[in-house]
Amino acid sequence: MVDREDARYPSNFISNIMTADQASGKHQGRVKTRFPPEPNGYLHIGHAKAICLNFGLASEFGGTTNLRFDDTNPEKEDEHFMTAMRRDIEWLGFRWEEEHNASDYFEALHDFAVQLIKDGKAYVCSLSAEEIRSYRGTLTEPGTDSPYRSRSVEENLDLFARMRAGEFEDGAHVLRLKIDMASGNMNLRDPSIYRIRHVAHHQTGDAWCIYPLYDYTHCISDALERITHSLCDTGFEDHRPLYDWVLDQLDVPGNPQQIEFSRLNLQYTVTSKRKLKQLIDEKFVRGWDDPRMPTLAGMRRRGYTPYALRDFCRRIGITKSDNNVELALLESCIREDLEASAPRAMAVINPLKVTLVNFEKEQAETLQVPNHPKDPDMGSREVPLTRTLYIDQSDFRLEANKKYKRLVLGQEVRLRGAYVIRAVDVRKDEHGNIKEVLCEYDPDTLGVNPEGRKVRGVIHWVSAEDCVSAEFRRFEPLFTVPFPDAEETDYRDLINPNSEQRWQGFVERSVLQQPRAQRFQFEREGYFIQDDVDATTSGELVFNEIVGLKDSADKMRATLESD
RNA sequence: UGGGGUGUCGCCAAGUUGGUAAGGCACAAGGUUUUGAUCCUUGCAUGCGGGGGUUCGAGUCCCUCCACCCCAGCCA
Repeated sequence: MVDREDARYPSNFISNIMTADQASGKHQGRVKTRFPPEPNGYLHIGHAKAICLNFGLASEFGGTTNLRFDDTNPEKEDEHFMTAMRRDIEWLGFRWEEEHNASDYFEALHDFAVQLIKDGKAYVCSLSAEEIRSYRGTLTEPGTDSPYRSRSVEENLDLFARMRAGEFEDGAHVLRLKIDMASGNMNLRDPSIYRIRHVAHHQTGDAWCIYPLYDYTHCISDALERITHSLCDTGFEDHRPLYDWVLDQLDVPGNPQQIEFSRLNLQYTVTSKRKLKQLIDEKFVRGWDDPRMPTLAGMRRRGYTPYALRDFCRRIGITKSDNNVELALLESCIREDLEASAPRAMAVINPLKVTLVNFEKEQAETLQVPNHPKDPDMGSREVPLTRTLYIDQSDFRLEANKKYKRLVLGQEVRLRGAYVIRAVDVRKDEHGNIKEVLCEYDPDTLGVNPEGRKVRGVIHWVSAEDCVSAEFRRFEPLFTVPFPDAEETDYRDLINPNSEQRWQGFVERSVLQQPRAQRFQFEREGYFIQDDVDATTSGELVFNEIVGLKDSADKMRATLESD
């Protein structure tokens, strides 16, 4: 792959804030961000937007970024996801300054909670979950103070200590902040900040049986790490007053600012962890790294490049408005990268046998074919030409109008990198299906166009006598509608049954001389990469189509059918 | 009269103190081409959710209306 330097983010409202902050000397001119995933699933394209933003902007402003696993809910989390996330972030091309877990702060968080209790700003509430809900009121009606809201500091301290000591059952008590049960902002109606959970934590083992909640943990973690700009999605907009409230009560270093931007919505895909997991559990796909998944692991296996993904994240921009990005933009990014960096090769995905009747059996010729049409530095390769070949079935017709630029019975076409051939006859099977095309080649047309004749076009091919058989997997979106989440129908009923298509064909032998991870453009077909899982087990080559060539041929076919 | 947000071309999105609507994707039309790819050229918002107002001048200021999104986890 060509090594390219990333462009800067176009100006956006967050970079504008950072510019202004540095100008005014806020945070002493520092910029420090963090990427805080919860280790309960795999990172996906939506996370890529946040990763690129956090790491990209920090770097542009001379700052750094921390990786922080937001692991305050041991019931849903697992160390395995941390490993996968580190790998995905590194693959995307980013390096974090410090790695932390929110659980690293459990002791500090506990001490801050004790301080809040002493200050009369937190209390132990013994209402049940259902009771708390009903006391909370509704969106339009204020809540009611919990009967435990006026417990004494001493009693709260004692109860909280016993909560930590494991004296109570799960759910018996919670620690709550004392803010305002009548607030229009539900988040300020005495939010819970600690709950009792007698479960082991993947990092702290059984050291704790009380675990802090997100709103309380996140702002303090940010402050402890001296984060300056804490970026999150717009779903947390009305949590900001709580974020600020907590920090205002405590004597913590730094004063991080939470800034919200809208999450990515990509057409034809879902990104909720619940749904992605369901797709796997219910066998719609083969795993987190299935090439059709919008996970970074899936896109990596599919062959997407880190550069293309970063470019995509930059091109979609950063705002607070709802968006629905078209797949075409993502595809444009990957094509642009691969157009320049992928060596060309030929592969026949849906083979049709061709025999060059005037090509002697022992004549086998070795042609020298450039690896890139406009980059001589990519060199050339040897491609064998023999009496029998394969071309794609869609590249031959018994008859066709002049718009069809491929092989037609009785007419000429050029074999890419080789000679001009003329179809003189066909052989059919008992069902009348064409199983072989007999052609004559013109020995005077290697590297030169014939005199006085106009050849229809150029088609790709592969020697039938010297090639490698391979499976080709082509993909369509996982869903049949652009907004699977917005439909009335369950999204699982909107799954595209043709999301993966497998073809048995042939590829030129030269690909075997390239690294396993080499991305190719199979001319006139698309960009492909070897699947890094299946090929090794079956012994046969398996190629995943990364993205097809931009194809005005689709529309061409339509016009051809019409006349 | 719950709170918080957002509305600029089909999609994404620039638009600092009001000065006369960037760019990308998509699309269309030409040109080049031994990939119907790439590349090159050109086109694509008298208009900035609607309606008022202020102003010499408003996407940018004021008023008002409309639409859409988020919030009632002891999830994050």
